[in-house]
Parts: sequence; C-alpha cells; structure tokens
Amino acid sequence: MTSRTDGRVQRGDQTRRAVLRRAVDIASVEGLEGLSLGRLAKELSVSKSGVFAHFGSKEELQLAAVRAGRRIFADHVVSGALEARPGVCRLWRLFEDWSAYSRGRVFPGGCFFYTVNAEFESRPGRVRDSLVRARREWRDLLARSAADAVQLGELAADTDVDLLVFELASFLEAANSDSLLEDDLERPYALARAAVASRLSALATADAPRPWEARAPDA
Amino acid sequence: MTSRTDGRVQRGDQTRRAVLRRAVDIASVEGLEGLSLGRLAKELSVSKSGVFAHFGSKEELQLAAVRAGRRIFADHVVSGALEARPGVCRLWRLFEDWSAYSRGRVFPGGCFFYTVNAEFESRPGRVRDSLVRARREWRDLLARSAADAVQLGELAADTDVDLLVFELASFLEAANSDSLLEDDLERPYALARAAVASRLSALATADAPRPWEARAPDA
DNA sequence: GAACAAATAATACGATCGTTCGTATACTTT
DNA sequence: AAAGTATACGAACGATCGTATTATTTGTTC
Repeated sequence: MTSRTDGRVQRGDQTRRAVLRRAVDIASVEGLEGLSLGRLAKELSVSKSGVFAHFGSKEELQLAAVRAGRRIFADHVVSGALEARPGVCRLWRLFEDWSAYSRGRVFPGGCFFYTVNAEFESRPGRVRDSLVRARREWRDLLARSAADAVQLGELAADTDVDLLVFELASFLEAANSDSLLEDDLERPYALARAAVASRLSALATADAPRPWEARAPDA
Repeated sequence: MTSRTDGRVQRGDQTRRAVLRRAVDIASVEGLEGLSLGRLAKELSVSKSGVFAHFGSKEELQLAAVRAGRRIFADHVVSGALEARPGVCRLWRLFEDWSAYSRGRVFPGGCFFYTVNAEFESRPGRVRDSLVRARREWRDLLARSAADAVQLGELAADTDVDLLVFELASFLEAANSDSLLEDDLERPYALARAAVASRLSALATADAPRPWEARAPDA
C-alpha cells in the first residue's frame, strides 16, 4: 500500500502551491491573461514544461488561480466575520476585514477579484463563469448578513436589502480602485468607511449595536 | 498656401479614425494590452505596418485610444449635462447620461474607462498617467456640480461634497460592472438610480428641484 | 537492487507579438 | 516636369506565447 505521505506528490503540491501563489499575485496586477507560463517558470526557477504539466492548459491554470484567490479571500475576509455575531456586527466586520484585506495589499495589485472581474466581465468562458459564481457567493453573504440584521430588529423592518447590498459593495470596490489609482492608502478607505457607516446609521433601529461608532483602534 | 483639400491627410485621418474606433471597442472588452496591431490590421483589412506607422509604437496607440475614448465619453456624457442648469439638475443629468452611456453599450464592453482603469491601476507608465488625469477631470466635474448645488442652496449647506462624489461615482461604476457580470441590463441601473436618488433626496433642501422624482420617460 | 510511478526537465513546434526596413503609390509644392 | 512628402504595403526580424513529445531525475515498493 502507498504510505501516508508520498514525498513525490508532497513536493509536487508544494511547487503547485508556489506557482499558484505567484500566479494570483501576478494576476492581481496584470490580469489572468497577463499570466504566462514562461514568466511564471522563470520567476520560480522551474521549467516551463514543469509548470505546464501541473495544469495541462493555460485555462486550467487560470481556473486554479481563481480557486486559490477564493481561498485567500475567504481566509482574510470571510472566516473572521463568521465569528462575529450575526446581524449588523457581522456586516460591519465584513466591511472592516475587507477593508484591511484591500488596504493591506494581500495581493500586490489590490483586490484580486476586482482586477480579474473587470478583465473577464465581457469575455465568455469558463473563467468568467467561475468568477461570476464567486461574486454571487460574496454578494449572497452580504445579503444574508443584512437580512439577518433586519430579522434581528437591528435594521429597519422596511430596509431594502438588495439596495443596501448594492450600495455597500459599491463602496468597497470603489475604495479599492480609488486607492490604487490615486496611490492613496488612507482617503478612499476613510470615505468608504464614512459611506458605509452613514448607510447603516440611517437604517439602524434605536437599540441596535453601532460598531462603527467605536473608537478606531490605534495602529 | 495649402490648397483646399489635401487628399493625403484626409485619407490618413480617415483610416486613423477607423483604427481608433475599433481600438477603443476592442479595449473596452479585452483591455489596452489585449489590443494587437496584427488583429487590428486584419479586422480593418489594412496592413499591420500601415497601422503601426500611424502611431509609431504600441504605447502611442494606447495613448491615442485613451484620447479617443475621452472624446466619445465627453460626447455622450459630459456635453449634454453641461446644457442642464447648474446644481442638482446637472448632477442628475450627469447620472442619467452616464447611465445611458453605460447601459447603451456605446462601447461593447461597457464603460471603456472602467475596463482600462482596472487594467492599469497597478501598472506604472504613461498610459496609466493619462487615465488618472482623465479620471480626475471626471471626478472634478462631479465635485463642481455638487458644490454648485450646495452653493445654490439645493443641497444642505453642510453637505460633505467629497463623500457625496465618492458615493455617486461608486454607484455608477458598480452598475456598469454588475450589469456586465450579471448580464442584466435593467436591475443594476435601477439600483444605481435608486441609490443616487436616495442620496440626493436625503441632502436636498425643501425647495430644491427633484428631477429624480419625475416620471421615468417611456422607452 | 529492480521495477515502477510521479514530478520535473529539455527541446522543439507553429503562431503571434511589436518592430524595422525598403519600396511603391499617391498627392502637393516648387 | 521635378522634387518632396505622406500613406500604405510586404517581408522579415527576434522574442515570446501555449502546447506537445520525449527524456531524466527523484522517490516508493517489491
């Protein structure tokens, strides 16, 4: 029988992981089409065919990069927020973690999904399909969190959840893009914070928690 | 003195225009890096070197495409709004014209600047610089229009103009991107309309014009 | 140590990239 | 008519792209 850990596949997984980490970093700056097997191989000091063999085609590499991007996004933004109590606290936590994820440049080109969504939003294919799915899951998480807040009586009962989610998501994406284009790590995120807090404040009920009013923690 | 009609220049300008019109259309879908001289030449049935000679380098072609995109954007979005009376009416008109420009797919890939800004937001160079300049002019136009509205007493005197502009611009960009990714020509623009109207309503003074409350014109 | 399997490498292919060069064909100016 | 200029062409350059085929190294199992 095959032993618990085969050193060969172990090593393979390791390089595969290294390739994907580099791939998502590149893609966040230059897009998934800007990825090239040759460049990836050179930067990682492996052979081009070695990289190729791991994925079988460029499209498969791109799809794997999207999956890798999702894992990193989930680790930095989703998993922490799921520990916050449901409702407006979780919603605010999603904003704060997303803000830290984008502002902290977990990917050198800012949010990985902002870049590649813009790249593939008009290009049919499997890559676009997987990006649309990922985006829906993210928006659904925002929508569920907002709906929870309404159900818990933290946001007004007549809150238009779809509209709120659209507004919040707009602010996040704009902060990412503005920060990169203006080369400003402060102002766009401060504006997004004010915009999100303003929306939530306007909808919050009298006795709802208001995490956005807490003193900003010193760095 | 130069004679009445210079056939060379005329013919040259014509193909140059044709190249640029095709270039911005392609770039709105595939980005300015996705442009290729060979493809451009093939689609326009001219020689690759002929296209190249018009611009001298790919970067110059990209810069010319940005300028062409600006002209088209100005024609569809800016010039009409400048005819509206200053203040909240002009602000609303900017939203409506931008919405029609994006929704009407003046460029097949949606807003040209959304695509190429995302492409170049992390890439230094002259193309990025020209995009940043164009973006600043657009945001300044929004800011001046909002400031006018405050000065005219149409929006509350304590309006945070910078925040308002951030919010409005966020909604526009998100509508464009959502529409393309969801393949939905209605909902994202309706959400953006509701979001913009909601922000303006909240800030509008008692006797300010409220163009967003007018009956939507039938198509 | 032999037989086998998985990860990586070496090499090559055809296509396309941006660019350069030399040239033919207009048109304008002298 | 001669000289000059602008547009466009065709062919070729070296580089790089994604991919395929064929070896070689590396680790496991008998």
